[in-house]
Amino acid sequence: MSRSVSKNAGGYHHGNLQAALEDAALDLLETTSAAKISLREVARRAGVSHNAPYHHFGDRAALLRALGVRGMAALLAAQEQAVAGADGTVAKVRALGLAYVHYAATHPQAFALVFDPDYCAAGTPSAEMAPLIGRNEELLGDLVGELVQEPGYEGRDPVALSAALWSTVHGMAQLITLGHLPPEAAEPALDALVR
Amino acid sequence: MSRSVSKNAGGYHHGNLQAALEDAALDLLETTSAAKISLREVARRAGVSHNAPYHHFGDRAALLRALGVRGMAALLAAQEQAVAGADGTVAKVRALGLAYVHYAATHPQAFALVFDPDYCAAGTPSAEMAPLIGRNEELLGDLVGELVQEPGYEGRDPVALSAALWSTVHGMAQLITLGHLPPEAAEPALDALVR
DNA sequence: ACAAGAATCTGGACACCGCCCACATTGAAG
DNA sequence: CTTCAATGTGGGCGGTGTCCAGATTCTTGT
Repeated sequence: MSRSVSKNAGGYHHGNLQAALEDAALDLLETTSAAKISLREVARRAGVSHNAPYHHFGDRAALLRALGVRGMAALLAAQEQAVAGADGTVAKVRALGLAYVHYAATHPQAFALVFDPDYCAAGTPSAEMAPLIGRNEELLGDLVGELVQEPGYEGRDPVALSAALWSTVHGMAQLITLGHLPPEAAEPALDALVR
Repeated sequence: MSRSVSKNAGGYHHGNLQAALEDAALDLLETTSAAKISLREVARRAGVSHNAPYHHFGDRAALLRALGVRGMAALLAAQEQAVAGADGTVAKVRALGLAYVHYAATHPQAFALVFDPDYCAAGTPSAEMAPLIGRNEELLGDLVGELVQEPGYEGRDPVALSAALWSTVHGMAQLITLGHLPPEAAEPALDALVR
């Protein structure tokens, strides 16, 4: 199933090629790793010559980075939604972690792309990526700030706890998508940290 | 600096091309991600034609997988050495985790290759990789088995604890190599789990 | 309404890549 | 010493990313 944002009136000019290219690439990303996605194949899918993409993205990496921004936005949204739907600080933390892992498990290629040092996670984050990362750190930081005032967590260093939580959840996401951990291991493993 | 295993008498036949190719690729891996390493460049470095590698590796992925096996062996050895050098179960667990993170931080490309789903971490592990993974799981499993008998850890589910520890350590390794966490964050974050 | 210029798309080209082929050279086994 | 498998060579094919020149269309100022 292809996405619906793109439209092509059939003329010489596509009309919305930028979005169409991202959509086509996103479709490929559901079954193929970012490293194996070729610009020419994306162009073919969008029904356009192999050179058209260069008028919308500086190079192949730029297109992949744009997909990464979409992926990061979706990852952040999933966490925010999960947090909003949970009652109590501890429950919110658990919900955030499980949403993170669940997103990775259901969109493994997109998740990998967001943290791929060859594209999105190289050097300083892009202008669109940075605020998303900031909001995500804020979301977790605020939550942990509340957590260390809950009974059983008083006096814990919130910075270390944030790092530990992010690491655990990120590692679980990685190991589950690689098949090294079964998906059912996420919840009890998270409980070993937060319960 | 190039490695020393490879030798070339200058004749038509190289004499030890298999190792020389791995060495050349390993040198490249210190500065370049696995995805960007080309077989032709490796062959050039080894001073042979672009086709010689195919007599020793079925394809490009096979060479990368061989490097991955080397990397995994080094990662395992680092953990075993750290565990052997620590006194007490808790200290051993911490040492194992820090060694894991330290290996990733000092050999980021090799670490990434070991867990790259495009090469080493795809499908069922290779015949050479599987025993290394087994030994690593055994090392951690045994240690956690001891840990859950220590005061303060009685009654914890060792399986969940193993998964949590591996996840945390793996996530830290990943996030540190990506620059999302400073290397100094490893120790206090690990202490949030094991102390 | 229309000309001018900017934006967009096309095909061609180049260098590089992975991988296949046929052939050359060599070391080792009979 | 001959034969043969192992290992090396160069050539070639299809694919890729990216640059270039030129064609087409949208937009904007008058």
